[in-house]
Amino acid sequence: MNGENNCNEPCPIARSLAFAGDAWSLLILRDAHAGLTRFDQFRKSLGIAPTMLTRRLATLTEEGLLEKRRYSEHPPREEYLLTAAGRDFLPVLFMIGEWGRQYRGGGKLVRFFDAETGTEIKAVAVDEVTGARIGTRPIRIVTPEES
Amino acid sequence: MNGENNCNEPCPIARSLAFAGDAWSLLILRDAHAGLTRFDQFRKSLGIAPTMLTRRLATLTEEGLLEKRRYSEHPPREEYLLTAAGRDFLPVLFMIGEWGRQYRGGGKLVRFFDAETGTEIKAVAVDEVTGARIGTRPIRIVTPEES
DNA sequence: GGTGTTACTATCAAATTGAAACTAACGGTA
DNA sequence: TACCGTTAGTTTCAATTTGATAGTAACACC
Repeated sequence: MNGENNCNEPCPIARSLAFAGDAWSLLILRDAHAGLTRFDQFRKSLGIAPTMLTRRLATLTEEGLLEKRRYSEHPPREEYLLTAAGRDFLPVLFMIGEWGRQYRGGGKLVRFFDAETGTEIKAVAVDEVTGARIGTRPIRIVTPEES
Repeated sequence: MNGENNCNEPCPIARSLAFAGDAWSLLILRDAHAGLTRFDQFRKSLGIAPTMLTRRLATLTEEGLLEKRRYSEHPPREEYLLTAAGRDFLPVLFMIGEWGRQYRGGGKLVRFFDAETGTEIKAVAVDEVTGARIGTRPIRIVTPEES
């Protein structure tokens, strides 16, 4: 598509898609949330070609979702850690997962539990103001005037 | 990537990405939620090449997020409507939008309001069981045993 | 008969992706 | 010293996908 272009659009969804509109990036973020940090961990987990992985990690780093940290000077080795922006992407991943569970749910599935209560997590999106679930009420879309 | 392959993976995120792991599909779904139904509406809204649009609409239809409906016999004309699965994708779009608003939020942005209360919608993902916001508590991931 | 609308398909160059092999910089072992 | 293994990539190149442009089919309207 066109990453730079999207960032000037008024739609916040389009802006996010400048980098997240590709499956590899989302899977890398998923694995990063699962605790992976290193090149070869991602490569083995995803079965991704190293060229792709190099590029995706670079993009995610440039976009501020991951940060590179040197964990060894000799030999020089880097690992990739989630930034605050990267961590805040978790709700998106969970909602994507919920949809997948509901509509592509056959067979064995990974499951997520609240480590404190032990209950299985069921992610839902709500409007923080009204408390209503997203999609249960009519929405009014307001587009900014052209300047 | 590889759509078919992902559908056998145990991760519900990976399964969703079999079709949603591409920016055009998500933007088409966004526009469908905004009320667009016809080929040329999508084409003009997105500036997408017709070849791409044909393919993406076909995939989304096959995957069960859109359905084709004939709205004119002479000449034969089809429109694309959201299915239940397509409508249930709205929370994903909202969470993507929230992230974009937070981290790519400069300049003019489209805004969403609750049509009943008139308040601006702020989408957050919560665990329906505990009520806690996703990302605020430790998570335990349980992978199914290999069969 | 001519123009406009809608929903495409055809063609083809350019960009992206994926697979495989290779490299650099070490550390450990024999 | 020679050799192997690990990690984080790069190089190369074929195959696929994409994007832009033009064309088509089936009408409606004037």
